Amino acid sequence: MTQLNPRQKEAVLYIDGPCLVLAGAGSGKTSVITRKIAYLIEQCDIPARHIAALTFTNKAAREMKERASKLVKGSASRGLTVSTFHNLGLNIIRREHKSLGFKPGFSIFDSEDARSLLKDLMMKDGDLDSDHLDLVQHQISNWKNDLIIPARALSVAQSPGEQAIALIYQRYNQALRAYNAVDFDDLILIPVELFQTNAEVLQRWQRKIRYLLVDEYQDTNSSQYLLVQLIVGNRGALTVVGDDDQSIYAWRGARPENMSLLKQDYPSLRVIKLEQNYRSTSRILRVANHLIANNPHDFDKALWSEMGLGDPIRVLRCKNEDAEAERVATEILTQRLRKQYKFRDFAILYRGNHQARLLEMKLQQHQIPYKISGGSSFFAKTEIKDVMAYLRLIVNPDDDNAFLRIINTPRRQIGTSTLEALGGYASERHISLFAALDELGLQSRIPEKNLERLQRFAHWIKQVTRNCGGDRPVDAIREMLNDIDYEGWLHQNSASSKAAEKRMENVFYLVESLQKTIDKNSSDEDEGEESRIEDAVAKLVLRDMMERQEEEDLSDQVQLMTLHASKGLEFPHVFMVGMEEELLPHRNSIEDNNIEEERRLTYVGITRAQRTLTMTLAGKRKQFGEMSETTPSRFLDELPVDDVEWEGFGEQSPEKNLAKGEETLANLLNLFD
DNA sequence: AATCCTGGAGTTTTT
DNA sequence: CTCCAGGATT
Repeated sequence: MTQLNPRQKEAVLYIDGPCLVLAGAGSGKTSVITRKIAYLIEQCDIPARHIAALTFTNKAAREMKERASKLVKGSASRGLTVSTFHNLGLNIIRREHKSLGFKPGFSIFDSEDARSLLKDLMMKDGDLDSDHLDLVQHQISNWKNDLIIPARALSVAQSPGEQAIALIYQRYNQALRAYNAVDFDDLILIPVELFQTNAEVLQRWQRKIRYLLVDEYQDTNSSQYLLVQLIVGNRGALTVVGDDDQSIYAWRGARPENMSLLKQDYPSLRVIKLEQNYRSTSRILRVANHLIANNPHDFDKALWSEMGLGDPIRVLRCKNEDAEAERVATEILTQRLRKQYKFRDFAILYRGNHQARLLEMKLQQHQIPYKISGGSSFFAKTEIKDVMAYLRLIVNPDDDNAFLRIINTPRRQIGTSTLEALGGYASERHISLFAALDELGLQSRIPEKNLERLQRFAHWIKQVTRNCGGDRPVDAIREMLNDIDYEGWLHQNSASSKAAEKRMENVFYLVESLQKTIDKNSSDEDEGEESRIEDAVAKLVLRDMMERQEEEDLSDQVQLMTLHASKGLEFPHVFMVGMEEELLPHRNSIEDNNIEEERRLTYVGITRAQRTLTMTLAGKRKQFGEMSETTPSRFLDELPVDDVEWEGFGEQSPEKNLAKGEETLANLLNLFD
């Protein structure tokens, strides 16, 4: 698609003011962004280092950067910023860390670290029991995303409960400061606060970023939008691309209304719709349009394509979940044989990860190769968390969380009572655990033997840190892993030696990534002296620079993933399973009256399909131990009758019966059972 | 430190 | 039912 259509062209060429590109599914939005970047560099003479494009995932950023560099002649794209919001935030904090009061090498707490910190804080005074842990964490994150500082949270708290959470919020932020650490939300929030209070710094960044592009704009939260506004200022040098119908992350803070807000905040906003779809058949788009028409819209949009009418959408009702999974497996086998499709042409999409279990079983039984994406990530693995904790402690000795994670990994015979004494001493003096180890006052608190062990550890870590300051920091890390015989520790703590080897491989992979990141950073002339292990560790926490071998492209496997994970992808033949009330829409969304987002999720699933789409459901499903009747998803009722083939619903299509009046699909089905 | 027991929940997930 | 966390027990 080297030739842009008129709408796309308009979106690329319009640079006289803020621009909102309403990019429907499969309408070539990435082409628009990358072509616009090329246009800005080559035709508008804006140097690449003054252009920034923001995405939500590292993967998207990587792809976009690659595509943009290919479009731009020679090396003119050098210095271009294509990064995630969080990565940009990290860069800002790093560059401005002095005025923000952070020491270099500050830590980034992931959700798990944040959780364990909160747990500690809540234990100390039994205000709240640990049941509330998730609630508290969520609330604090919400506050941060909404730019509400602890003091404000305290003053607007509606109930004693909220008041208590606000207090924890306050202490949580103080603790982060003490640990020289920030959490993920801070990566956006802190730059925003900095820009709001420091005009000089803001101006510097505004001069740096002369044109800003934002991808998946409907997924921005309030603080992210504010960051965008601050950077853009009144210059209007902004292009955002998004699709309100594909907003499926409201539950984690996304504010799809940011799309409409844009129009208010920038009255001169130019809105450009991309409605031509280059992915799917007309049938599929008709079904998608018909379904999403049931949602209210600020911007109307109807997808169309020139890909031909295509096959009708099939909706298959199976006896139970087992039959459903079985049916999907046999469908894949027969279609592959009859039509010469590849396994990789098929995707099976579901609402919840647990739905993959049965499917996985059936695919195995039929010897169908498959790949499940999502699930436990590389960084959730204990060996990776362990090594990361070592890295973090080396880079930031005040990171108590990292300290506690590794102090006994491997065993150093340092018990809880010793650590409690150390912790007490440290918190009285408002210093970190590691810093406390240097103090003489400890002798009265901790038995000599234990203190000796602690100090031996501290001494050793300091040595490793010094070694890391040399030419070959990664060698120092390798040596450190040797010192502690981490491989031996893994063998002791793994089910089999095979598992241990696998885990050690992961560790080596991490170390290699560290090396790569350091190499890459020092070749990016931009950074200068500070491009050392500190930056590399921070980037790794953000999961940047982790190029997992994309074996999926090479091998012929059926793709299994959640509907959420499928956003942005496309497949020739798509199965959407579990099209039932309580599953899709999910039970909780029904309770919270969140049907619209579930509808969008369904819309996302439908628009993944290029050529055929098959929806399945089970008449009965085992849940929570007992078999129960299911109700077909209300979204099935919202599909256009003429484009759908029904199977397993009895003689008549369900719509005809529905049209009669009160009769629902549910009680109709009861007649046939 | 390892294991067992009990209770409660049971979506989606990136950074 | 099945999985987890957390606590108690050994």
